[in-house]
Amino acid sequence: MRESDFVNGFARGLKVIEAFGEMRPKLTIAEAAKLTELDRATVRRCLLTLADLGYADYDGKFFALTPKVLRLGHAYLSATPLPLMIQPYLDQLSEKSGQSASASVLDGTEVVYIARASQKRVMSINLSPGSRLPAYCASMGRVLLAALAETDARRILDRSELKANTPLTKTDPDVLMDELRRIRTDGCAVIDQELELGLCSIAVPIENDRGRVVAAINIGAPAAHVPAAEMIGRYLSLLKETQRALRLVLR
Amino acid sequence: MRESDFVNGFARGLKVIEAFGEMRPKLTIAEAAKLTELDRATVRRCLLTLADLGYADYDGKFFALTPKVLRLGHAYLSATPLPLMIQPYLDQLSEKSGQSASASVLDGTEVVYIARASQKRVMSINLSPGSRLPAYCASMGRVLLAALAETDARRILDRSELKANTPLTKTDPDVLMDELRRIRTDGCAVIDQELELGLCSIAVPIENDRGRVVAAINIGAPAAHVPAAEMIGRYLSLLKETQRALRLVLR
DNA sequence: TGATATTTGTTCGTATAACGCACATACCGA
DNA sequence: TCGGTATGTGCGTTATACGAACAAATATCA
Repeated sequence: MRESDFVNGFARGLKVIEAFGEMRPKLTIAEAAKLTELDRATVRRCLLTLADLGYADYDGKFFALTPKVLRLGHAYLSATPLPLMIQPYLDQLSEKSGQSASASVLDGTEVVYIARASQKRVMSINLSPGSRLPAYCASMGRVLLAALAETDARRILDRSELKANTPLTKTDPDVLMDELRRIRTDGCAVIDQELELGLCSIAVPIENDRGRVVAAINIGAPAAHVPAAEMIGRYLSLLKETQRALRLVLR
Repeated sequence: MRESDFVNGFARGLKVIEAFGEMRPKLTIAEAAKLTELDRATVRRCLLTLADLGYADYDGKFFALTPKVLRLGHAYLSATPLPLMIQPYLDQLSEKSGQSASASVLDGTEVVYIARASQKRVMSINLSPGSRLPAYCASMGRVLLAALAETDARRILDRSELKANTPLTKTDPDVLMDELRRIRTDGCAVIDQELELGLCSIAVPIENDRGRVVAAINIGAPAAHVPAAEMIGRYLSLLKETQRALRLVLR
């Protein structure tokens, strides 16, 4: 692409939007400028533009995003049939298993939740469409990485910040690559408290009718209820069933 | 705001993103140009910028948004504590009522879902955070409109496309304004199949500790299971209970 | 089928608008 | 009162949007 086909003003503006989030509901111009590493004047123009378009509120000091920005993300969710197609299957899965079920796709080194059927519990996991988790230590992430060519998967692992969220987290790239090979053989990935202590999950890939992996689905359960060793026995057949059903309806 | 404080390139780019959605997963440059009413050359630069930043894919003909755009909407969801605070209460509400529970805020003439606890049913309603419904015919929309000054509410109704989704939909602005006054008195809004045949719902406003209405929550039920006349008797006390609990925790 | 419209994608020169620096002003806590 | 920090503004430089023109693909019709 020629450099002249790039609209800097647009790219900068998107960066400004992403500066929000992560418990940063309100930003001043200077704060946003620091976070985005853009010039204050530029950030100010972008924020005022957002405010003028109704994507942000401005009280003279702080800027805060408005619900209108959800339209941007929703443009993807509603434009992509995948989340809507998968949702009813997740609902079934959640009901039959009595646990939370989710679907996600890979975006860089992270998995992005595109649909979710959560279980009503006292302990509820705070994940919703749009939530992100590092791929290397999430069950769906492992499955999605395993679906890639070895070199591509390795490249993503090398780009990832492989930190040990718990004492059980696998952080050695070579160990992880071995794990991916095992997943390709078994057709499923099991995570035993690698992301968070007390949380286990099992995931399988979702293929469309041409056999291309388009997403992953998983079932998550508290380790106190379901030990990792039992995840396969309890849930794999349910997941495989859903996998087969979806392969027939996804084009 | 001075005109020079507006970044056209950014505003146009956002418009291009919003051109997707509504079952338009892939757009050509010309299609996007028509939808946005922008010059083809401008749209092309915006789309190439999106592709370059990873927000879109380009196969030489069609552009499609990638999951990365969810980060934009998620910036709002994760930056605003409201959805996360409300979620567990919705889960409880859904469990106790055996029906779907949702929370939303007003954005222009529409309500935007910010959290949801859906019931696993054969008939599942396809709404998720980011989904939008016209305010005038949704229970949460009525409640949120009722919380505004009369003139503001009226202005929004006048801007709304008041169409009859079903034979039961109220479309007369004056009738709707009367309804809003009734809602202010009763403290809740009941919708009897005004949005979709077979769907009833009841909503109450959610106030923070200073008494400002910051959102609305509702319970939706199939009319076949729960006639509209029974909605109040069955669910109002549950909703009021949640309303009281949230008023204490929302700042 | 071949010829002709019509639509779509791309390139290019130029008027114009955004950028970022520097300075001026306002705000806040010590 | 005085630094330190944040916001607002003017201006020269630089980059972008515009519109037209061209090329390529697609549709229309004899």
